[in-house]
Amino acid sequence: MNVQRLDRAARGRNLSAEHWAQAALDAIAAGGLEAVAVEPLARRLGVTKGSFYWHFPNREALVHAALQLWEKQETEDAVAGVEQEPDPYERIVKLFKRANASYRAGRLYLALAAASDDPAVGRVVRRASARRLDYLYKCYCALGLSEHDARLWSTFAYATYIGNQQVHRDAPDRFPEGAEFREYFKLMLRTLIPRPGGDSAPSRQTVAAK
Amino acid sequence: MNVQRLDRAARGRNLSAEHWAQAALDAIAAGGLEAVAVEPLARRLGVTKGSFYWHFPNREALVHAALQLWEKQETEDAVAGVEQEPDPYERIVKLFKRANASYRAGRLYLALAAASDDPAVGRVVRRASARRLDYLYKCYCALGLSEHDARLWSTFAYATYIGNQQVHRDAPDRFPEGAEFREYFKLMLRTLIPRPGGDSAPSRQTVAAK
DNA sequence: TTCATGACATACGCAGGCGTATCGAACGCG
DNA sequence: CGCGTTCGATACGCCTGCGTATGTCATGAA
Repeated sequence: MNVQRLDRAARGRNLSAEHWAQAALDAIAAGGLEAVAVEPLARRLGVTKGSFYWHFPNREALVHAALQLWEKQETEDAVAGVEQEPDPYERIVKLFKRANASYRAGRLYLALAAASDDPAVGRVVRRASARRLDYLYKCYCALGLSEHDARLWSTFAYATYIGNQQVHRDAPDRFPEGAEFREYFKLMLRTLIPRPGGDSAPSRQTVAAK
Repeated sequence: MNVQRLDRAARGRNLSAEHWAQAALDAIAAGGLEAVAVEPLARRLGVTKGSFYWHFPNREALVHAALQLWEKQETEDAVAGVEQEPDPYERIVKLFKRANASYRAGRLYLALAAASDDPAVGRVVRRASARRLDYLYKCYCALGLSEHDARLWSTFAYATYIGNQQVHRDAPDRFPEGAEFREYFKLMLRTLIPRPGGDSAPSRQTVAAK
């Protein structure tokens, strides 16, 4: 519902720089940074390089634009529907929900992160990671944790958050689905969010076998 | 102790196929699968393509050899020093320790996983992930969890395990170090390994086996 | 010594991607 | 209507990597 297919001749008759940037993001999600190649992208958009080099001075500029677009979209829908949630517990829950909602977004992040040897990409990935971590950190602080504990727990939660996307991609058949996923999800929430009133050790209630 | 620098003229005077495979793994760890390119690798090894095409029919064969080598090394040092540990709790602890021990191994996995669009790579990555997950799953079963709970907890733990490597790479400055890391580590263990007894009590060997 | 083979080096053709240069068509407007 | 700006097509040269074909040189068996 978000990513409109902006193929050739979609918007009026001419492409804009943002069309190219969006296509670049699609390419990254599908094939990594190396897939951001001018001529293949042009073919995919139904135009030729001539068009590209009118909008951008070179490939690097496209990558740059794509990264900017990504960062914008990232922060936009990170804020959307979370910022106005007053309860810090629910805020974290929503963040986790969002994390597992969009498979594509996860792939995109992973692909970008994999390309963070590229200095430009690395900077953006580090910035984005830092922002997410900081936000989570604040949520944990708001839960009543000390700064120190909040730092540990937020890092922990974020690692799990990222790791889930990774596992989902690398071992899709092993990743829980449907009802089991919902249970898995609840387990994570129970475990990763020390609720006000409890301490750092979550309750342990392992139910009996099937 | 394992990866010897096998640059040119290291082993006697001639290279072997395994030299090439090891160099390919290094290249993957450093620059992703795309970095496995014949001519650059040859330069790095101080030879020319002529050598390469004597040992391998084509690039794909090199990638294949590298993947095999990786899988071998993976399973070898996964088994090493863990298999003979009788206490399942300690087994999991050791797995986690190992995970955070070798930064290079983590990078290698992440780089391979990022390239799992390539069918050959994908197969290997999925196999490796599945093996690790299954092993963790068995450890959790040995802890006394039901099969169902063991599945949830092992997936959870593995996601965190992978996620840590990712965070360590993508937000190195935010990842805990030194004393803080040791605390972080203990928090993860405490949280991710439901122990049958209390918390601070030493080991409680529930199951012998093995 | 001869010579076959192992382990390379050298030289080539080819494909694909980058970037440039030039050309053309559709407006927008005065 | 004329004309510049916008947007894109075509055609070119360059580089890098793949793969092949062939040359070369040391060495160990005959």
